Amino acid sequence: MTVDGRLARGERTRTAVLDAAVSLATTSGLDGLSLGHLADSLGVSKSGLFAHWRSKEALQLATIDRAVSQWQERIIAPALRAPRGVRRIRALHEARIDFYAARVLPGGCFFATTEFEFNARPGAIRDRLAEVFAAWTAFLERLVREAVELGELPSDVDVALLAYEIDACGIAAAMRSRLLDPETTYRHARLGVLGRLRALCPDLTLLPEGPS
Amino acid sequence: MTVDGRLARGERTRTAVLDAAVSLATTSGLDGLSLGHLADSLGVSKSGLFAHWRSKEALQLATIDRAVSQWQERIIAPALRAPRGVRRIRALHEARIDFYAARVLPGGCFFATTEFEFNARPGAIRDRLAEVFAAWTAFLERLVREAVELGELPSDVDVALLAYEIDACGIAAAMRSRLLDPETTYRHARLGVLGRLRALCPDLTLLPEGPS
DNA sequence: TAAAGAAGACCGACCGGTCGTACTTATTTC
DNA sequence: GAAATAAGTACGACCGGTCGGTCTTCTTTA
Repeated sequence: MTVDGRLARGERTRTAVLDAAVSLATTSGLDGLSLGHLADSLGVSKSGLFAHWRSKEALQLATIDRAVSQWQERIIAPALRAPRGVRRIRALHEARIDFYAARVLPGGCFFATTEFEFNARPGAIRDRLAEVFAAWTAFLERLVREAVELGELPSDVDVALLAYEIDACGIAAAMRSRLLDPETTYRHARLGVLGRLRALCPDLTLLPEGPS
Repeated sequence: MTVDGRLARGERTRTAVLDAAVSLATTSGLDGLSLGHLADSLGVSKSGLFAHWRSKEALQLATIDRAVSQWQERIIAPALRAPRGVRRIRALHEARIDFYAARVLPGGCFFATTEFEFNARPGAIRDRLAEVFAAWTAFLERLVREAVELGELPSDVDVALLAYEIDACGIAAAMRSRLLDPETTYRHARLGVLGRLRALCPDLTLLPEGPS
């Protein structure tokens, strides 16, 4: 964005390219992503992509950043509208499962797909993914810690462990929903976190059962 | 195997190829796996591979089956030596985390990597992976059901949900351990399942804390 | 008319796959 | 028992196609 709010030259184009790249990468992988196919899907020429990014790797890194923006808009922002504490934790998880269930991306989850693709391949992409994952984990743990500080969760709860368990339910949902029955998977993912929170939270009125 | 126990002609070779393919696929992906690199890593010629498998896809399917065999030998068989019930469930999960922690495969988990790679790509490979995943889920649920029937878990426990939560802890470990701190990840994965079982099992002597 | 950007031909590298050929091994035949 | 046969295995050379990336050309627009 420029200071007056208009899009910088070509920024609209870049965003459109990156949105398509995020979507395609969930099925073909970020590395299997073909620049020719990407250009064709947008009706532009392949060489034109190199006017915006100097190499495929530069485009891949920009694609990760774009996926982060989408994640913040679609999952984090809605959750932050819920009140702090266990309700916000649940809202975050529900928004995540809703995102998977809405089939926004054909491959389900950009980060899960990409992180498994690159977790054993040293390089700039892996490093960037590790940063993103670390930030996501820290955010989850912050939400859990806030719930503890509000007294909605016991003070002796293992913050990092609970955050791990919540994230695990989401990761598993991303994987299973494309190979096994999706509805059952989403139900398990939602009930897993809800049950975990209800087992720990003294005030069950904060966590009604059924659809959130 | 032939009737007298000797390996059939070339079966040793095939197994060696598939073992290398399983390992390489955890870093490059099952699709990104290059037959040229695979052949080079074994000191054989690429064209020789086509004497054993008619196409790359046939080799990929055989690679999946080989990974299943490894999984049965390394994770399922040891767990079946533990007594039925919650101890067997825990033993299975511990064997899985041990397998990841031992860095047997450079990419951590063949199935997690491959399932995320193919979960949005219709075809024979995706179908085979779905079968394997369904069988694994059924096995996990069977172990949970056995624990219920033995009275080690309450009769009103949601078998499928508990199996989901256990598997989720394992899946998340495979992903996080290559991007975040491995030791912390493995500890969370182990404690997550242990805590889940201890919260449900009336007889805590079956589930001692600390290293199993 | 000058500057800019997109288009598309083109490059070397690598991909999966084929082919003809030579070597190895087990079975058959004399 | 030796020779001949047949099948299985491995090899290097090579094919068409696709990849990421470059470069020249052409169109557009101010």
